Amino acid sequence: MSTSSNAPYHHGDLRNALLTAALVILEREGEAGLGLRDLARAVGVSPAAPYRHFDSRAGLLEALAVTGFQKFSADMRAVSEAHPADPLAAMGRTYLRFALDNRALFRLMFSPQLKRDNRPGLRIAAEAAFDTLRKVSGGYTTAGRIAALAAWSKVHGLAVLLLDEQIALRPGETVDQLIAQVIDQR
Amino acid sequence: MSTSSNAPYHHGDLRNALLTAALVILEREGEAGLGLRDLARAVGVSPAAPYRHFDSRAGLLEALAVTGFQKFSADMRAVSEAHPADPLAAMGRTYLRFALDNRALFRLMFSPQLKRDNRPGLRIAAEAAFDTLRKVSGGYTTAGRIAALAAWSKVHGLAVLLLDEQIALRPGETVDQLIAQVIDQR
DNA sequence: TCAAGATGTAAACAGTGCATACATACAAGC
DNA sequence: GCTTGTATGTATGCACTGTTTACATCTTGA
Repeated sequence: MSTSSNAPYHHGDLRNALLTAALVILEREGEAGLGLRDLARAVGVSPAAPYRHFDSRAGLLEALAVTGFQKFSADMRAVSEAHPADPLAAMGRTYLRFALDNRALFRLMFSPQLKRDNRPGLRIAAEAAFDTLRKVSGGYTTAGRIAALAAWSKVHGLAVLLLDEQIALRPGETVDQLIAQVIDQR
Repeated sequence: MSTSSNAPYHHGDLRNALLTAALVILEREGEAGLGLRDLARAVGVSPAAPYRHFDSRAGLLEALAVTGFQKFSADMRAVSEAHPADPLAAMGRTYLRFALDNRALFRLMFSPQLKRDNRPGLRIAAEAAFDTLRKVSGGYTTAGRIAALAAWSKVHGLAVLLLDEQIALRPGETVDQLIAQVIDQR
């Protein structure tokens, strides 16, 4: 008896099931709360099963971060093409929205532990994402580079401070209003 | 026989010994590499001894972060009084220097896990530090608040990006040169 | 002096990441 | 259509962690 039309392998495809379940746990419990045993239990497989698809816990986190960078990269490219006149402000808003919509994933993408054992896949995905960023913000002339770094710093810093809930909203103020104001501040 | 002039208790005073040893391990191995057993071994006590001074590993991390905020707060207050004319730029440089000189501690101070179980001591220390920041940057009028948030975001973002080694220096360029240029960018 | 309290120890428990040896089920070749 | 190879998942055990409990030891103050 087949439980569904396409259930090809033992599980179906684990790996994807693991990744999506891991994303849920990650956003709910934070990176420290994402254990391989809990993850395996959530998907309904044995504790050792994930090791058929990821060489270690770090490997799983890397795969998560890579998917994050791919989505981030796609978002940034799309918005830069949609606003060819002045891409910077639109990209800033998209940057912030991505961070707020994928809080734990965003933090994971910039996690220093993942950089420590520098895995090639992560490095490639990250550089690809930031290259589109640098290209659009004209960061190749000396003067443009500083301006680009300042803009990037402001956007990234606002993202981190908002994620860490270090910035208090005023009564009735929405996050997007605040973001727009800070980004437009020159 | 006394090993020193003042060796009052069993150990001397553990707690301080633990904190300073923890700081060393923290900066060398990162937060994940700071284990209670290693720490106890480094100081020469039993694995359970730290629990007489910190209720848990999180309690130890909190104490570390609190000392960080106190030093940070003192640095910021000092520099703001030394440069009463235009404190903003000087504070920005001090902010960056603190982050670069206390990399792992700075990250710990903003660690989301520590905020999660919101311990009162940490909350108080953090708010005290940021209050001096907000006061100086005139963040209480509506217009001034946005400008202050933008400046803070830029400085904090630059710090995080530098810590994560996401910004490449040009040949011969020093970090301080880069910092000064980005901060002066308006 | 001596009892009380603070400080450190020993041992054990639950939970983790991870490695090894084994079981199973699909896919392809005869 | 059966067998064989290989990808996938399991069972089990190891080393390590944070944490707790019961016990030992030292310091202090009445």
